Amino acid sequence: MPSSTVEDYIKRLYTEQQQAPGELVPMGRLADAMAVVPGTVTTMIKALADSGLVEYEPRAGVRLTAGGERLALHVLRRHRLVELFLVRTLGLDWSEVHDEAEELEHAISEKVLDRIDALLGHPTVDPHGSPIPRANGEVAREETLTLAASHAGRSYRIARVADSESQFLQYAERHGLVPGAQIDVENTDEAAEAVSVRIAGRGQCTLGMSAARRIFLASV
Amino acid sequence: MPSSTVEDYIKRLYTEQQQAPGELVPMGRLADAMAVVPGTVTTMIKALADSGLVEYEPRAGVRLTAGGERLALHVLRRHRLVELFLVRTLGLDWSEVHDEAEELEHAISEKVLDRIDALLGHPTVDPHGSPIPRANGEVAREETLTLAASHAGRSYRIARVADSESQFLQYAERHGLVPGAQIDVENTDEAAEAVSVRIAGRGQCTLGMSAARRIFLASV
DNA sequence: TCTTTCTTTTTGACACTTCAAAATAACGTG
DNA sequence: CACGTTATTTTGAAGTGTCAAAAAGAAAGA
Ligand SMILES: [Mn+2]
Ligand SMILES: [Mn+2]
Ligand SMILES: [Mn+2]
Ligand SMILES: [Mn+2]
Repeated sequence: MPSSTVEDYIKRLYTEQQQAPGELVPMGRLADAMAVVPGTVTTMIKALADSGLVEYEPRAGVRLTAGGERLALHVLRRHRLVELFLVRTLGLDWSEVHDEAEELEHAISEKVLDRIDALLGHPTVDPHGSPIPRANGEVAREETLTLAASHAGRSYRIARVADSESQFLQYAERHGLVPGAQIDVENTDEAAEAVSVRIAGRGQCTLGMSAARRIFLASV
Repeated sequence: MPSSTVEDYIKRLYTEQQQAPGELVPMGRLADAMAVVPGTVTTMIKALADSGLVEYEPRAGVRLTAGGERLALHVLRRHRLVELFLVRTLGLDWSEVHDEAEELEHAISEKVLDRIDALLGHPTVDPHGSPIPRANGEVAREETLTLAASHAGRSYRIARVADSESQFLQYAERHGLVPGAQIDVENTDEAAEAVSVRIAGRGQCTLGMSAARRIFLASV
């Protein structure tokens, strides 16, 4: 069975790959994402290539094989179901469940996972709006763009909020920047690196670009 | 933070120590209990002694320090609360929760543990009848003897059933050999290595001595 | 007491995951 | 195209947890 370290590398590779579909993920990017030095990634990726989870092209980058993608989706399913379980059943805040799930995702058996899935009524999205992969590996894909790349004057629905910054999630919740919320982008100020939005039924607020990159929007 | 390996050694040391209170646990016994070779235990125990969790007397054995016992009780609390949670909230069978808890006990944060504790109404015993240590380290202790050491003709209450043999737990449940059950010991046949019991409201059954050692009885 | 047996410790090795620092390859700019 | 910059790989080392096999110590019999 894959170690939790391997599961985390594979999962991260999957999400990095989503950012630029089809392309190889450069080693340095994965190193940043995993918070290790580049040499560590080289070592790890060679091992993952030997076990058939990734295709490695030296000095170019790495991508998941079909088997690697299957594993990534299984881990992601565990992670996201656990997050939703922690919010719904144990009443934790959406800002604190990511770190918990990062550990629990490696300790949960298939049996327990199935029970959680049933208890929650076979949910399709986690508390941050990310789709929960099905047991058979299917995932709902939705066209999204980040708030940072949105167009002033248009309306959107918040599809998903990046889940790894606890502080930001607390801020987002206070302002109603949650999945499902309708927003109007009032103006994006390139020079000031800021975006102003009006949130339906709530107030108005202005975010810096780096925060705006954490909010993912779908049309209408 | 202690690794899960360390937590398992400390927990095991605690339960071995309960078997013969006050005495040192010999290295070989711990090696058997942890299913590793004796040399591995020597190495590990030296490291644990360096970190102040155990007192090690070379060629004599090992015992927990106060700090080690505190850690053991914390791990045991996590283990047993998780077991009860899996049975009560997720509906798993008592015969399958031990192995699950053996992993989950290392992945659960204090916060999640507290929520589980509250959800279950601050329970005091796990599904197998073992006491759940309180967060402050208190544990209910009860005088018990094993069914193997019981006296023919007397009546007892089942206090606890050893939880690590799934097969046996399924058998025990089928026959009503569960914590709280009243039993009469009909006769213990030394030669045949067998004990016959009558279970209140259920039938009668005969167990071999090694099985009888897995059932713990309290008076009346 | 001497010898055999059992337990424990030591030694050397390996798998895994990581880092720091040096070496190398590729890239882009002039 | 040469040069400097940046990305990647290599090398050597460390920490953790494990095993196999040899060595040492303690216990038990003869
Ligand atoms: Mn998450
Ligand atoms: Mn993780
Ligand atoms: Mn148990
Ligand atoms: Mn464990």
